[in-house]
Amino acid sequence: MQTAMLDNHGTTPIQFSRARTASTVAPTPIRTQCSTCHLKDLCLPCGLNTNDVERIDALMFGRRRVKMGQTIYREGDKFQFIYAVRSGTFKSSLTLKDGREQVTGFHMAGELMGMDGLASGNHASAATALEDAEVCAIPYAHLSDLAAANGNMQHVVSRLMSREIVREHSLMMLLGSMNAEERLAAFLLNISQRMKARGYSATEFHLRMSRAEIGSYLGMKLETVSRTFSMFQQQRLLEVDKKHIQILDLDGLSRTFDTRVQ
Amino acid sequence: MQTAMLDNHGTTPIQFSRARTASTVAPTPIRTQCSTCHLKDLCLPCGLNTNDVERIDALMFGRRRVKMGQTIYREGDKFQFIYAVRSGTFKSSLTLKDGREQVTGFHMAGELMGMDGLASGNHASAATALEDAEVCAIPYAHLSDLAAANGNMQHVVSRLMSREIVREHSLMMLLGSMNAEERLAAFLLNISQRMKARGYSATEFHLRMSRAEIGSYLGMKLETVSRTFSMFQQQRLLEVDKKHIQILDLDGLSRTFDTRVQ
DNA sequence: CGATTCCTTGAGGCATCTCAAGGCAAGTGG
DNA sequence: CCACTTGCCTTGAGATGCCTCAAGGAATCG
Repeated sequence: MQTAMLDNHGTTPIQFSRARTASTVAPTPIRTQCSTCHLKDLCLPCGLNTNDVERIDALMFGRRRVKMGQTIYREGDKFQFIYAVRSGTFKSSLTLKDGREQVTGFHMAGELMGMDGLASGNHASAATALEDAEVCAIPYAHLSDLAAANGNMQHVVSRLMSREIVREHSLMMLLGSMNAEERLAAFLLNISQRMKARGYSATEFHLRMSRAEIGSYLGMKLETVSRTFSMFQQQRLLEVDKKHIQILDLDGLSRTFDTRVQ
Repeated sequence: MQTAMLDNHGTTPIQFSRARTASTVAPTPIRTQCSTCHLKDLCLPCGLNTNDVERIDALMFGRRRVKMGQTIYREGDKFQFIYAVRSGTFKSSLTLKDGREQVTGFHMAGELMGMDGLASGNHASAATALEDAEVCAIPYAHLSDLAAANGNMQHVVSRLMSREIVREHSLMMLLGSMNAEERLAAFLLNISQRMKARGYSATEFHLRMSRAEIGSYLGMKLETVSRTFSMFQQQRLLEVDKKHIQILDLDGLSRTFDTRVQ
């Protein structure tokens, strides 16, 4: 109880702690170099100079292939790695007592996952591949050593974590003060931005997640997600064909929620 | 645009960026030592050994008095300090375009605030005192230097940030999948735990925030908060007198939302 | 081909919001 | 000391947005 209390001092509203089975995927011995990676401007090395990136290269990250539906870690798993998405899409989720899941995030190429595990030494969420994917497994202990020896490096890691905090702030705002329409618009515009940042079209893309997963993430039922998609289509804001989305009116979509968000 | 995109790569759903006026309070020249602080087991020094705490002492944090209603930083303010609450209670909030606020957290003695500013170099939220209060202003640059020289220290900082991420995960779950009753129960139990960790009664306390602020935090209207309080009172779970709360049945209150959260 | 999964759409219900009125406590000014 | 204002809370009544339940279509798979 005492330790639980100490663990909780950081303003955690609800406490999750529970052991689960070990990781589902075995590491494969492929090694990765950040310096030659095409994602280096989006991923961990972003903001580092050539010297620092070389230092990261020396860590020789393992790379793992992950099949669709597989998890790279689950709630309760020991925290050892931070994972960078090389290809594919992931979801982060928590499992509720009644078996339902709460999706807390989606992750695309160049994005990092697993930083929630640092707090207690165990992952607080699970990460599941929404399509066949590949990740770099960054051993946190090594990264930490590197950061200890290099202020620049440490700053990058801290900034990445802070970014995660800011991201969750905005999601909180979305869940706390927007209606279904605004939520879906915000979601689609966010995906759009991230696709664009990765060199894909900002107005036409394939969603990797199901209506139920979108709904869980946005705090609404899958039927409401579906209906809202249909509504946007009627308003000529979108063209929707199952998971294939075409944004017809980016500005119009923005206006849907612009009035709420500063 | 390019930099905005880079800034966004960390999966930020919605982008807030905007400059605001400078900080409202002037630093007073009182200096603080962690080693003699009664909050040291809850606050920044938690988990550090005597040596490390002495190193923190050498930073000589400034201390600031903050009057009720004053902010220590606002959205857009330059990020320079992390703040530790010495006494009093704070809220963190974002401001929506239409002027309404979204409360993203409450902070009690020993808790840290302001880590969201690291991501972009500017604070993404505002911190407002809910009663007369006192904070320690921890210069992030100095802390960062210290961490660079000391792996132990760095780990503590990272863990604090991770904790913030986990905290927001649970709040997200709350907002995404609980009803009014469950939300308020979870909120009260969390306050209860935090009061207890600070040596106060876990079953009787004074709320520093208004119904509207609770509502904003929990994603419901103030009237619904009020009605739910009344309901809990009728069920003999609580005794409510304005902001004075007495929990009559802790277990019963837990059962209200236990079925949902694993 | 049936089984399965995912999506769409409709109809009705309910939880929460909105709007409105009133109470209480603290502060202010005459 | 009292009248008045102000802020905050409570409660009611009606409206509504989203959920629940249900049925059916389309795509995928063994």
